[in-house]
Amino acid sequence: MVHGHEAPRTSRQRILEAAYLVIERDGATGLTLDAVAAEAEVSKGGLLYHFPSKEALVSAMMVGLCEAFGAAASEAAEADPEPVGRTVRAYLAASAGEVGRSRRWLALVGALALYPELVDIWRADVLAGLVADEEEGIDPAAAAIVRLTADGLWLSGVLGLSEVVADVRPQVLKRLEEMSRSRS
Amino acid sequence: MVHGHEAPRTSRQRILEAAYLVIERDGATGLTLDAVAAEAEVSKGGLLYHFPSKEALVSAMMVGLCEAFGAAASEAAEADPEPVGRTVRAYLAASAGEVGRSRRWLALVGALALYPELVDIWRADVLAGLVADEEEGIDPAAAAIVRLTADGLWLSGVLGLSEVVADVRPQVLKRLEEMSRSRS
DNA sequence: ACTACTTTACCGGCTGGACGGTAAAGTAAC
DNA sequence: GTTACTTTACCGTCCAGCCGGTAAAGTAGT
Repeated sequence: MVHGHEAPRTSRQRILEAAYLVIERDGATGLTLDAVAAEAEVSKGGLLYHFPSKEALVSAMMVGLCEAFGAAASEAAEADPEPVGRTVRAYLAASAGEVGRSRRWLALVGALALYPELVDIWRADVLAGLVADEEEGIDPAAAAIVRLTADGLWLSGVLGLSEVVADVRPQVLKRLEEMSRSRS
Repeated sequence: MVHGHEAPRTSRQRILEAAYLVIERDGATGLTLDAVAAEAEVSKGGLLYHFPSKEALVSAMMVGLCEAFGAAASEAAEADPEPVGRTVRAYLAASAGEVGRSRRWLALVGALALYPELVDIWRADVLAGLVADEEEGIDPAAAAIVRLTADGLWLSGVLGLSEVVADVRPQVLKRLEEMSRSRS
């Protein structure tokens, strides 16, 4: 970490980043082992050394994105002084923020069609959020609506419908904020 | 058309139905021309006579689903005595109803990854809904939240996360109903 | 410090199967 | 005999995963 210290990126990291790049650029169907290997400047054999199958690669991508989302949410939660509904608001913030709007999701959802089991990674996170809500004593229905609306917003972004709802977006966000403060 | 009148289903219809069946059963990746042809008991050439490409087939599936959704929504709208927010409520009802929860969507979204342009079919419907809202004088933010939450609910179903939110579902629906009655 | 062996990391050609699509021939109704 | 529909047979491409090989970096016994 002294100066000049190039990222000592491992091959594995390089490959993962290349995979994100490829899927953003070429879509889910463009995500082939050859393409990723080329982008990462590794041979296909090398790629398969680090990720024994395509599914393993996609799984790692999924985990990576979920972690990034979780990190963004945690950050938002820590910065929030009000305990009630802190977790939902963090979820909302993360969804509305950079990670939530990343183009990476779009294609990755497409890739999910290939390996439906990978939704479980997601499911676990959703579950954890609901548990947190309950502990915070927030009105469960309100919390659910906030989360679901955030998901809907996310979806509209993924499907490229976000311009359609762009006008009301700020107001929606404000309303959800308010709802997140209602106790049960 | 006398009695006993089996569906005089055209080959085209048979093929479309077979396609839905296959995609429900085998997922987006299982939707191959061969599989659909086999299921419809037509030869592959026969299939391609009616749908000149796979994209044409998927497009027809998309249109069919959107029409079914639209029909369900229209029905709900007509049965609704209160004019304000009628369209949003219809949207909500359709989403929460049979068509909205159909497993067909699941895989079809996956197939969208193959032909991203097909989202436009969708987009048109979304736009039409927003226009209707405006004419009804409903609070736009409330309307948006209702719609987006419905989408979130739909998404949770598609991703198989619906059991997770099953408990709050009725309450959420009730709240949304209420919101749909707020004037602008 | 030299040798023998193992592990880690990586290369790249190959293959076998799947899949979208084509084309020509056949059938039957009108 | 022409139109509408259907079949059979085939082609070309793409791609995941496999596999034989290599080279450098440990590890350890002597």
